[in-house]
Amino acid sequence: MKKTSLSDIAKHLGVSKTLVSFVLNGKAKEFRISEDICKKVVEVAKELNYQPNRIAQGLRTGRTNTIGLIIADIANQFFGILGREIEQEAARFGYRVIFCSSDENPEKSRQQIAMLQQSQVDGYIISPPKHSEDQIRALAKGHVPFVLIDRYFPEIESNHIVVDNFNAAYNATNHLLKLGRKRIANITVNLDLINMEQRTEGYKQALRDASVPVDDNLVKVLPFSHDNKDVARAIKELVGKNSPKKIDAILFSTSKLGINGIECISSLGLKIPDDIAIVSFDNPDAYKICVSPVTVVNQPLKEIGKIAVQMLLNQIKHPDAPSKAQEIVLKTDLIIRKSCGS
Amino acid sequence: MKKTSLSDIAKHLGVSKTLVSFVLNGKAKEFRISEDICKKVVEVAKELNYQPNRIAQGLRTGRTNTIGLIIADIANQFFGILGREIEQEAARFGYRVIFCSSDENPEKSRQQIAMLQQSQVDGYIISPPKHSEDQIRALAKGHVPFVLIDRYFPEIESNHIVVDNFNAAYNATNHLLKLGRKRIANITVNLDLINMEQRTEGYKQALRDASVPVDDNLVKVLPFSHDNKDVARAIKELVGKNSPKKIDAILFSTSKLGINGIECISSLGLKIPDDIAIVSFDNPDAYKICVSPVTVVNQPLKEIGKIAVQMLLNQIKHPDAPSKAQEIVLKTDLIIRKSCGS
DNA sequence: TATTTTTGCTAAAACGATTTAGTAATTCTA
DNA sequence: TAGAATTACTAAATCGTTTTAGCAAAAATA
Repeated sequence: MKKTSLSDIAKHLGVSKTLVSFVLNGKAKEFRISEDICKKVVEVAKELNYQPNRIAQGLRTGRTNTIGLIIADIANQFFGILGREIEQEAARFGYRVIFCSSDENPEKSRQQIAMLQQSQVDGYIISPPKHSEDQIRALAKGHVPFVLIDRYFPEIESNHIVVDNFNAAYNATNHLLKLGRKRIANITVNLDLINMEQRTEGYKQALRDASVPVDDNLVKVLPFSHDNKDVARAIKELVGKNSPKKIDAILFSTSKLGINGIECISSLGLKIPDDIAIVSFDNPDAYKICVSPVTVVNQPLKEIGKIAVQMLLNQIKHPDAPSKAQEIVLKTDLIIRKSCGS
Repeated sequence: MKKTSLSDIAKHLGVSKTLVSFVLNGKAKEFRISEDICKKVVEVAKELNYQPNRIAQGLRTGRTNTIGLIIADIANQFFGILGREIEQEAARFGYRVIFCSSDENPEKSRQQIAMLQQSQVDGYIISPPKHSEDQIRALAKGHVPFVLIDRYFPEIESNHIVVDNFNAAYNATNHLLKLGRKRIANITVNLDLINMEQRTEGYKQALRDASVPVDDNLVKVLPFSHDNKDVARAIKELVGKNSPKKIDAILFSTSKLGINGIECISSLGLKIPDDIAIVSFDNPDAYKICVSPVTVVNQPLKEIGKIAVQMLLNQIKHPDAPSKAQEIVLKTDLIIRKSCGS
């Protein structure tokens, strides 16, 4: 069962494939094709179950209606929800999306960008890992449409859409302070990325503004590929009996950290929020049903995904628009549950 | 900055593009291209940063090195992990993957298959929603390479890879019985899909084998797009004070149900496992840190993903192999945590 | 030395669409 | 009624590859 092509329809009717192409692309009036031929073409196309070959189309037009998405890990619920939103919004406009998980590894992301480039994607949505500056710069230089999400590089002009991480962390920390917590730790991840940096900055500023001394020993920076044990070690250091720096609250900068952290805290026999109050970035299901449901910094993932696609398609549609880079910063909201007491 | 093509390299060296193509595809020896020309071609290709146009390649060869993935929802951690594994394994063999979330909606899945077909994907990995039998049959009839995962249609011969849902549910239920639970409910989802059916069958068989009467009132079947409220209603019916059918355990057939269910049970002031024991299919993060960590039926997602890709690529590589359909059934394991007491 | 074989390469068709430039036949205008 | 304009269409080039068929020169064989 060979697939039907334009020529098949053309032969079937004894007309040229030019005509068939015109009709099926809605250019019948523009090229004044007669009504009845039009109808016949449409009929035969249906009859033969014609499906346009997007590959051929892409070769000829240079546009594939495909976008490339590079995120850290689609198995992480944060990126899962984001990816879902992007897929959905893209589909609304007739775009497909190729998913790539970079694991925050710049070498992987380099290969993925190359692969996507070869696939002639029309544009990219990227959550760039650290040390991928040159890759992003290359895209910018090549005038390739792209949008960064979740983070960006301040030194590179780019379209991006992020949340106000500084204020998010500031408010979260403030929430803890208002509830009387004084020894607040921050467990974060060593991404050298602006978003993580800003979270820790916001945390510190909140402490300063409340005249609580900032103690760098209370900021634990883990490597990106951390597991249970790394988190457990950090927490033990923070709560160790012989530790002079005993803490009463933790701000987790990611939910991966938080989930591992809570597991560890429970296994140490500590109670949330009585012994330790918790606030975390991101809002996975886990936090809703956990021992003490977790107060979180919730990010507007739906919006991020939607806007990212729209910004990208806009660039694709208008390749040589004046184009001052758009930098969109969205607000987060603090969802208060039980993990901080009251 | 125009992209470099084969012809550019050819012109640069004053040779034919045929030659360049041969060299860059490793067919130099086969077509006895001289050593030094070979070297020069490779050099110039690097110098001009040649990136093969996979679209043109795909048009000519009929193979795009792309696979289409249709799952229920990439934001669901179950499919997130599965998708990740599939992406990774596909990449190992030079394949990209286009992700589609069907929401268990056959109309969506129909459109997605059409879209993927137009994109000339080399094969499909599909978790087919109910009422998509005709779509799958069409693929089979067209000799299109595809593999079904998570479910299949018994009446359609297909390559598929699933878990032994019957035994998984049987063992899970048995676990509850052994711990002395007698009034065990099953909350499941109305997918009319074999996997869900088999779970409920396994549950019933375990009861029968233990001489515990099967009470159909204890099986709650929810619509696919259920939310908190639907689950809450089901649970209230099961535990209502005036209910003669008061229960002491629940087997959740999906984690989406389970997460909502646990939220509801907690809000009713019931204790897990004292009042109600819980076992659930799937193993999301949420279950690890929840009030009472949940005993689960864990599926070998890594294996499912890997095997699915390998089976698919095998079909793609050998389009006219004798091909008796392969039906792979994997074992699950029961991870025992605290939600059933001891 | 004449023929065959090998070596090293190229021309051109093909994949399936889009799009430009054109052409006959008809209708309109002056 | 001659020329212009309109109508309804088509031929052919093109996108960037792959691949088949073939060709000239050199080397090997008889």
